[in-house]
Amino acid sequence: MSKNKKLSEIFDKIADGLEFLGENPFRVSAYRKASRVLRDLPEEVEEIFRKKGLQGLESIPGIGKSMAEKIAEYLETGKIKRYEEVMEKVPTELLDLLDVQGIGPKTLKLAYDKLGVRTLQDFKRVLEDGSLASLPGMGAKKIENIMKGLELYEKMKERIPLGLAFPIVQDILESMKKLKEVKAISPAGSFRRMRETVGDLDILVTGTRGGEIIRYFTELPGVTRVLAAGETKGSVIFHDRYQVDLRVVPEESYGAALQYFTGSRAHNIHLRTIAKERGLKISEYGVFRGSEMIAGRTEEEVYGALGLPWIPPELREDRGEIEAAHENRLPELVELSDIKGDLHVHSRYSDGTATLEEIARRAKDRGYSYIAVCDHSQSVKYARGLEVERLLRKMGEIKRLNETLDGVKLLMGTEVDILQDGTLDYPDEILRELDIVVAAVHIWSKNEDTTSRILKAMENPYVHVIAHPTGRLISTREGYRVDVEKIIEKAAETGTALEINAYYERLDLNDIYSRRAKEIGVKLSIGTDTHNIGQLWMMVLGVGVARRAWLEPGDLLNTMELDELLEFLRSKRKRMGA
DNA sequence: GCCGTTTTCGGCCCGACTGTTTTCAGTCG
Repeated sequence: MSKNKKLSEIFDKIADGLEFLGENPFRVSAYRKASRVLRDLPEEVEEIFRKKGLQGLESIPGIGKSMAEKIAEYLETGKIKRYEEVMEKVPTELLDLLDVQGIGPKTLKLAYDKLGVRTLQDFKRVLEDGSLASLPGMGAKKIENIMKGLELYEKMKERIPLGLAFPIVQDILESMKKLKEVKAISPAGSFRRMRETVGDLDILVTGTRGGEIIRYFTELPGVTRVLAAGETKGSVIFHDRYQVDLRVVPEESYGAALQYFTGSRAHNIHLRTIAKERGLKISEYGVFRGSEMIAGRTEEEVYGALGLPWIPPELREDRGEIEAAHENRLPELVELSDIKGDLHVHSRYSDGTATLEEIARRAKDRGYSYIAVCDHSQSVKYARGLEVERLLRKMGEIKRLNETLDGVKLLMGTEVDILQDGTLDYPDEILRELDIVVAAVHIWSKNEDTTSRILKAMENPYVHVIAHPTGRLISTREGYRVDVEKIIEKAAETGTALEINAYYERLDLNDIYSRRAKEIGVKLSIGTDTHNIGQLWMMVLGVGVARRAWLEPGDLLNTMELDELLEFLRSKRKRMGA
C-alpha cells in the first residue's frame, strides 16, 4: 500500500478515535480533511518530504505544522506516537461500528462507559438483552433503528463498484421516466460524480404528486425491500444488495437539491464557505440572501449565484475545481461522444467469446471508426494466449475482414505480456507488424517490485500502451508493487501512452494517476478490456475516469481520427530510431 | 488542527429528521 493511502487511513482512524473521545469536533474534521487530501494526492508524500522537507508537506492545503510533523514521523520511524496514544484509549474494534447507520460516537461512548462494551459481540449483546435500551436517551425506537442499521451493515458493508450500479440505475431511470408525473429525473451522489465505487444510490425527481411517484418507485421490479416510503422520500433495496433513495423535490429547488445531493461533501463545504464570504447561504432549497431566494431552479443558477460557471459533477471533489472555475480555467472535459474507438478488446482467439466479425459489427453499431483486437500472448496460458503462429493467422483474418468492412476498421493488436525480465512475449519482428501493441504484466510474484520490468518495456519502440498499469482490482486485489510516478515519467520520456482500463473491476489507471499523467504530457488510452460483446458499454466508465482526471479530448488516443491515430502509433518507433 | 486582502486568535457548512427532550442531542447527508 502506498504511504499516502496508509497515512490517509491512519488519520481517519485518529479522527474516529478523537470523535469517540469527545474531542473538539473541528480538530476531528481537520484529521478527516487531512485524510482525504492525502488519499487524493497524486504525488507520493514521501517524495515531497524527500525533496522539500517539512515545508513541502505544509504547503499541501489542509496539512499544517502538526500534520506535517506526523507525516514526517511516520516516514522516518514507521509509527505515529499520537496515533498509538489515541488507539490505547479507544476500543478499536468498536470504531468499525461508526459505519453503521444509526450509531454515532456518542452512542458508542455511552455503551462503553456505562455497560463496559468493548467488542462487537458485547455491543450486540447489550442491544439484544435490553441493557442499552435502559440507558438515558435510548428509547425503543432508537434501539430498533440501530438493529436495522446493523443488519444492513453486515449485509452490505462493501461499497459497490460503479460498473455494477450502472445498469441498475439506468433501468430505474428508464422506468421512472415512463411516469407522467415525473418532470425531471437525475441520479445524484457519487454515482453522478462517477466515483469508482458507490455506496447508496441517490436519485432526484421533480414533478407532481410526490406520493404517487414514490409508490411507483417502491413497486418497481427488482425491489426486494422497502425501507421508507413517504411523500418526498422513498428508500428501497434492489436485488437484496443495492440501496436506492429517491427524493422528490419542488421544481424551484431542483437545481439546488441536485447540486446538494451530488456533493461531494468536501466540494459543498468549500462552496458554502465561498457563499458565506459573499453574504449568501446555500442549502438544498436554494441560494439565499437573507430570506430572499436568489437561485435554485437549475445547477447553473446555483453556481452562477456564486459567480462561478457550472462545474461538471465528475470534478466536484474539492481538488482545485472551485479555484479553476473561479479563474475560468475549467477543462473542456472529454465526452463519450468524442470517443472514436475502443483500444483494447479480446476475441475468441484468446479468452474472449466474440468473433472478429461480431466485434466489428458491434463497434460499428456504437459509432466507432476503429476497434483494436488485443488478445493475450503466448505466456498467458490460462487465457489461451496466442503463439506466434495463431497470432499471424489472426492478423491475416483481420486484413481480409477489413477489406470487406465499411465505416469501421479492426486494428491488429496484442496485449503482449511483459515478462519477468522486462522483455516482451513476442519478438520485435512480430510486434512491428501490428497496428497497436498494448503491453501488460499478468504474472508476478508476491513481493516483486514490477517497476523495472514495466520501465524496460516502455523503452521498446514497438510498445504503444501500458495496459492496466497497477494491476489493481477494485475491492478485491491491491495490485502489484509498482512506482506509478516513475512509470508516468518514463511514459512522458518515451512517448508511451498509459491505459485507462475501463473494465468495471479495474479502472486502472485511476482518476488521480491519470490526472497526474496528463499534467506531464502523457497520452492516455481507454480500453474496455472486453471479453464478451456485452461489455463494450463500459467505455462510459473509462470516460468517467478520464473526466474525473480532468482530461480533455486532446489527452486521449481514442478521440483521434483513424489516420491520426495510426500516425501517432508510428511516431514512437520513428522517434526511437526503429 | 487549520487558516488568514476583515483575523496569528477565533472562527470553522448547514438543515433535516428522529426520538425523547420539555428546549435539544445525536445522527445523517
